[in-house]
Amino acid sequence: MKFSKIPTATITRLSRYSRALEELEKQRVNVISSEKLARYCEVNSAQIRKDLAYFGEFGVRGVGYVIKELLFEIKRILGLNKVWHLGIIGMGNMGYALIDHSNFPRQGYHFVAAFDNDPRKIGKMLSQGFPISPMSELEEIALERNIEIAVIATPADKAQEVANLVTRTPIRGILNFAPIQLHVPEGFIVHHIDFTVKLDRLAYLLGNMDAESPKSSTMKSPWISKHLL
Amino acid sequence: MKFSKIPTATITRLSRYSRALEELEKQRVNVISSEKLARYCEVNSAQIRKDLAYFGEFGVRGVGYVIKELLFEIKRILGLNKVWHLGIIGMGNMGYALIDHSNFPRQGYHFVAAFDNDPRKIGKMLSQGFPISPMSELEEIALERNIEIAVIATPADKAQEVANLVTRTPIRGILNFAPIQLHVPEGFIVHHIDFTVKLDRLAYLLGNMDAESPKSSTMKSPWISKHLL
DNA sequence: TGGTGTGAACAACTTCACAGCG
DNA sequence: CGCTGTGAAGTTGTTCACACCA
Repeated sequence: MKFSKIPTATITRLSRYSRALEELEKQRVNVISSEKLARYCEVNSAQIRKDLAYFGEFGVRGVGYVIKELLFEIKRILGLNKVWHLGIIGMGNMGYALIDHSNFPRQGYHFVAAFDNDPRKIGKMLSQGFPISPMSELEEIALERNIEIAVIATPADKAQEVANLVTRTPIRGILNFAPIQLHVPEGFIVHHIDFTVKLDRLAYLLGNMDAESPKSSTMKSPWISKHLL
Repeated sequence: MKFSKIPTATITRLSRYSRALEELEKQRVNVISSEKLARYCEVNSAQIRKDLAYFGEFGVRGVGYVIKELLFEIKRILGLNKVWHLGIIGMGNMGYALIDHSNFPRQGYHFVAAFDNDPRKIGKMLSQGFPISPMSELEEIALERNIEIAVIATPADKAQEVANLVTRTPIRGILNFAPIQLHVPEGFIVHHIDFTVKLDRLAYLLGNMDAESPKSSTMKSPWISKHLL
C-alpha cells in the first residue's frame, strides 16, 4: 500500500463493490476473484485491484478475496462501521419515501428526526418513533440527537434557506434532493441527487444512440451470464 | 467546432448549466460570462467554454452568452426540445414521489403510464389522468403510449425481473431507483440512482474530514456572494 | 477593453502486462 | 498454476494562457 490521493471515483466504486459483495454473501459465496467481481460490477478487474490497493492488501494470491473479510474492510474504509444519524427536512412525498426506504438502516444510516414547517404535519408521529418537528427546533434537536447528516427534501425554492439553517448547527454533511444548486461555506459537504440530470443524460444518449458509437458509458462490457460462479 | 468524442462529464455539466441558466432567466438576467456562470456552478470557466465548444460557438466575444439563446442550444443538444414519455414501474412511496415531482414536466419529461402488481393498487386512478396498470400490460401500453424511458421504483428483489420485461418492449432507456445493479443486453441504456452510494461518499468524506486536505470534491471553490451579477 | 474560443501543458484516471507469491 | 498487487503505458478530462474578435 502506497500513500496517495484517493480518486473520488474509487470511493463510488467501493460502494458498488460493497453492494455486490452483500449480494454474493447472501448467495453463500465465500471467495471471489477480481475478475468475476469485475464482470458483476461491469468494471475492469485491474480497476478493482487498484481501488483496493489504495487501502491495503486484502486478497490472497492465486485465490481471490474472502468476501466476508473484504466486505468488512470496505465498510470500515467507507466509515460504515458505525451508525450515522440522519435528519430529514421536508416531509412531502419524497420525504416519506426516503424515511421509509428500507435500504438506509441496512447500511447503517438511521433517521433520528424529521422536520417540516407545515402546521398540519408538525407533531405527526412517524413509524420511526419520533414526530415531525418544526424547523425552529432544528438546532436543538440536531445537538440532542447528534444528527450528522441532513437530508433536504424540500421544494427547490426553500432548499437554500434550509441549507443556511443547517450550517448553524453541528451538522457538516448535506444530501440534497431539491433540484437546485446549494451554496454552503467551506467546511460543509453537500451532495446533490438530481433526477433530471440523470434523465438528461439518458435523453442525450437515447437521442444519439444510432448516430455514433453504439456503446454507452453504462455498457462498457456486455452482460454474459447470470451465474458467474 | 471540432468533431470529437464528447465526455460524459460534459453532458452532466450541460444539465447543470441549464438549471443555472433557468434560474438566471427567472431573475431577468439577459447575458452572462463564462466566469460568472462558472462561479455559480462551482466549476472552472475554461471548462464551460470547452464544454460548449464541442457543440458550436454560442458566445459573443467581449460580452458573454445570451442566456435565452444558450439555454435553447443546451436543451437542443440534450434532446430536450421534445417531450419524453416515461412509464413508472412500482407505485410505492418512491413511485408516488417521482410521479408527482413537479420538476419532471418542467423539463419535458411526462409520465404517461404507471405499473404495479399489487391488486390493491391496480386500477387506481392517478391525478395524472391514467390508472395504475398491471405489469402484464406493460408491452401493450408501452407501444400504445410510446413510452421511451422506464423508471423502475420497485423493491430491489423485483427490479431485475422488471428490467427483463422492459427489454421485451420498444423502451430503450431505464432509470433505476432500486438499490441493485441491473444487467441488460447491449442496446439498452440503464442509469442508476443509488442514494446509499451518495451517502457512502458523504460518510467517507465526513469521516476523513480533518484527516487530510480540508477540501472535498464538492467544494473546489468557496462560495463568494449571493449576488453575482 | 473584456471575454470567447482553443492549442498546448498538465493532471487524473484507467488499463495493460507481468513479476511475485500462495 | 492462478490470481493478486503494481509499475509503466495509455487514455481521458481539466486548466492554463493567449490569440483573436466584437
